[in-house]
Amino acid sequence: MSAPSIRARVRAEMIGEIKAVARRHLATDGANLSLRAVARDMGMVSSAIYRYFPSRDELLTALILEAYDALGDAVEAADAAADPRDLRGRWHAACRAARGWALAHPAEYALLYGTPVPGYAAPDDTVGPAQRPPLTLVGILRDGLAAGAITPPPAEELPAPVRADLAELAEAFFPGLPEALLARGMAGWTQLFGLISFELFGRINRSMAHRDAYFDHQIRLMADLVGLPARPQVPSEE
Amino acid sequence: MSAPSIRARVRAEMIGEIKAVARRHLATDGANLSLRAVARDMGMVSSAIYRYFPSRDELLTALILEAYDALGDAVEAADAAADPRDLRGRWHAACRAARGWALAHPAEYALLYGTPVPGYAAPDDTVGPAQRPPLTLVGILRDGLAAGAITPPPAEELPAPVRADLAELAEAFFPGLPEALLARGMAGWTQLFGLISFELFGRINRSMAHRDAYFDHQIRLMADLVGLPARPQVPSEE
DNA sequence: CTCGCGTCAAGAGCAGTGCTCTCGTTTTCG
DNA sequence: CGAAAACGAGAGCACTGCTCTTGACGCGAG
Repeated sequence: MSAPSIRARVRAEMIGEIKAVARRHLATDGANLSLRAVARDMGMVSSAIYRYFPSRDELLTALILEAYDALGDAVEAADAAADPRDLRGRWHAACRAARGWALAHPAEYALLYGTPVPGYAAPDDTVGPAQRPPLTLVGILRDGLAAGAITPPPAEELPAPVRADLAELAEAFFPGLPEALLARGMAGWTQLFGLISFELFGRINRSMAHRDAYFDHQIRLMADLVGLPARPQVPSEE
Repeated sequence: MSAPSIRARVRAEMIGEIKAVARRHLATDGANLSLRAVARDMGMVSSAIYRYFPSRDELLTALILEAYDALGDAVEAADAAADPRDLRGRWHAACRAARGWALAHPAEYALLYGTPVPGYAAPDDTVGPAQRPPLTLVGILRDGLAAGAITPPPAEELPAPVRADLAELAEAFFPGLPEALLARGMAGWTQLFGLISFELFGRINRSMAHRDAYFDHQIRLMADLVGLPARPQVPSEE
């Protein structure tokens, strides 16, 4: 006997279908998701949606959560698929995975990293999934440090208050990680986000024809900055 | 005799006041600007606004243009106020000016660099003002190169197609600038945008208490990456 | 000075939005 | 089996951008 009743199962299916239709609308119509349009597409009346989601914002939150997880999955999977000792390979794979997901799901990426919706406040359960991509990047640095392939930058380059903030952050996620290395990891994450956003929001399209290669080059620059060693084999690939 | 008639003058004043009220609404209510609310604030009826702006998007475009120019002014003025030979000083001043303007006008910054409005396509007359901040940053690099303070990175580090794109770009704005140096300037600009966006869109607030110092440090890292020489005097300031 | 053109603000109206409430119907569970 | 919960539909509210019409006003030409 299935513990969830028939009603609970059809309810779960409804929630899933609403999210699917909403995601489709998001992809075509942009960020201004219309509850009524979603309801229409499902042959329902708008008020019926409220049986499943208490408000439009809650629907958006559900989509945001799923998007964070999808992006996190993509980045972590790309990192895990690479040779663990090939730090640059992992770095590039993770960054490319993030860009690839963003290009494949531009509307959802905009939902995550675009302008915050005016009245909308991200609930606390989004912060965990949101941290997965940067944690993946910094994790590569931690592994490199543990393997002796990365020499940590001197902590003296950090102003004291920044160092304190970073120490607290490192304590929570990567105990023992040098603060200056964490700062560089965050620089890499910031750059990755900026690159993807520029490309997706159309600030680079006019001037750059070969965007894949441009992205790779910029990621390479950041890999240099964070101190990743050169790859043992030939660096050229696709 | 004033060439513009009384009617033309009051019309110009009306346009200015509408923009001012709209900017105020933008600052308080976020990106979803309501034409009717603006009209209400001016004691007018919504349809009257259409005498001055053919649509809401046109009003937004006007605000965007002004915002681009304000940001460009701030960045260029900060660069111009610094000692021309103090490359790092200019770099930091320009970056700080961009961040300062963004923090002072978050809604307008979001309008410029946030999610593009779904139906909205940026008209061509926005691309010029939009390029002023990055051109300022790259201009600092060009001056450093001319003064012999910056050694250009080897062009071989660039993939051929990227180099071609960058060469075309450099030809248009900084003839003779090495492509690899331009790429680093764009990296700096991307990082600056990413830093400001992260801070403004609330992705850094939870973990970073001293945001001014954090920003300065990250900007310093990028100044290292682009190859700016160390400052002659003591680097601490403020 | 006057007439007519062009500009202006106002109002009604249309189609759309998020959301609430009520009303029968259906399913679930004690 | 009957009470309770969940469900879909519909009406309605306040709001949005935008269009069209109407009447009043300024302004320059005759």
